[in-house]
Amino acid sequence: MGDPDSIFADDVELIEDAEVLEEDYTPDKILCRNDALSDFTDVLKPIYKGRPPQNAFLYGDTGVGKTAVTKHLRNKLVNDIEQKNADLSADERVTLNIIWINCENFTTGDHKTSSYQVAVGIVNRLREQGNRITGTGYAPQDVYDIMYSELDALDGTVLIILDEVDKIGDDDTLLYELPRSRDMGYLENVRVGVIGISNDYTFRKNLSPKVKDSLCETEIKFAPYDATELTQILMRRAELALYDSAYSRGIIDLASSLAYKEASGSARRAIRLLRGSAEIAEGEGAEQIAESHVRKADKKIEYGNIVESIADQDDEKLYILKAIAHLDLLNKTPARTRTVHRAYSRVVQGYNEDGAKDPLTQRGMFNHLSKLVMFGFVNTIDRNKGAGGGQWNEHEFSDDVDPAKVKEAYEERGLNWKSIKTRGVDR
DNA sequence: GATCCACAGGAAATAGTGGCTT
DNA sequence: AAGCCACTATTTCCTGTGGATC
Repeated sequence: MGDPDSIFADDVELIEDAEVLEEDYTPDKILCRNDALSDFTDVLKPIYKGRPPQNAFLYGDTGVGKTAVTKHLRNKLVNDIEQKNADLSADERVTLNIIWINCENFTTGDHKTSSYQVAVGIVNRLREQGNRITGTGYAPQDVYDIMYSELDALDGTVLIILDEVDKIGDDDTLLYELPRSRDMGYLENVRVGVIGISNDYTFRKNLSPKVKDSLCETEIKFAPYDATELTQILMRRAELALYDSAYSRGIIDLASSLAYKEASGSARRAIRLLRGSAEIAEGEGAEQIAESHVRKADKKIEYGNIVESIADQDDEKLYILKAIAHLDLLNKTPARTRTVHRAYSRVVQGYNEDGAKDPLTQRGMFNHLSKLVMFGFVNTIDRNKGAGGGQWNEHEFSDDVDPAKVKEAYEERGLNWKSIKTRGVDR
């Protein structure tokens, strides 16, 4: 197979069609989501018939098919309308515009997305390149006005899909306005339907009643997949993506049950696991994926997830983690808060030699440290030696975290891993 | 059972930020 | 540009805590 001298070529190839295992692959057949599919179809049906669209709110944990189902039905809907239009005269045709916005992409800095930013996003989606508007500088009402005039320039039905709507934050102006824009007289020519997708259950609760009324006209709930369903999904993907000889029922079952247990029924995780297993097996030159490959892939994914969630933390917390990593390597953990604070101060000074930023006080650092404990990165142990020593906390990495992972997280964030001076840290 | 250590962690004060209005 | 308001991050201050020790 291929050039024997190549360092990239594997001896065997198990993956026949890698695309099927990609994150954004949309299966042509959605499995195990019949309830959601039929509910959702009912929501979209009016569009097909050229009637006013409905609004809907989809919610469920990550990796349980919200986006997949939506994409699938979107494609179907567009296709079916094309078919239908072919048989109709020009004035009977149904026009449908779909705007898919992932609200997460409109975060300014590390701040939340706002209704405002999403409105800007909608405008820019409709405008040609070069005619885009900037994300700042307009009065909010102006932006909404621009948005409405752009929308109204379209024809027929506009379906606005807001993926990850929870990222929009507390300001739900847009969610309030869009669904009722026509009633309020902002739009003349088009009918707007809004589909909100969210994996944050609390988001729905916190919406103002007005928004809940209109946006959550129909709610479609996505439950986590159970192990059997995951098996079905994986079997299907494996059939499409892998050579027949590359996998067995056993490893599919294993992958399903691992994903079910550790990722609370996320198909995304299960598929990622299958793909990882195949890649590891290929790398080892195995003819078939074995249990050990699946377990290795699982470890690797878990590892990657932890590194990623460490890298997501803000600077202060990363400094603290580095400080603990340092103490850990010196076998000085668990360490009391003041020890951690000294190490932390040195870390901060190391990264801000120009004095651009002073370390936080112990009290200030302690707040971040508590968050790290809450997130499960750090364990805190209570100590109390009474009158002979008093009461204090000691901190160490939890089982999930170790210095190597923190270091990797630093690399992922593009921070270099400076060594810190030992002097004075240990007393 | 009173004492007392050494800190945890609550509360208020303060500084800093960003958007909006005038 | 300046003032205002809301909100967040951090510091300062201080009281409360639990159990070993006497």
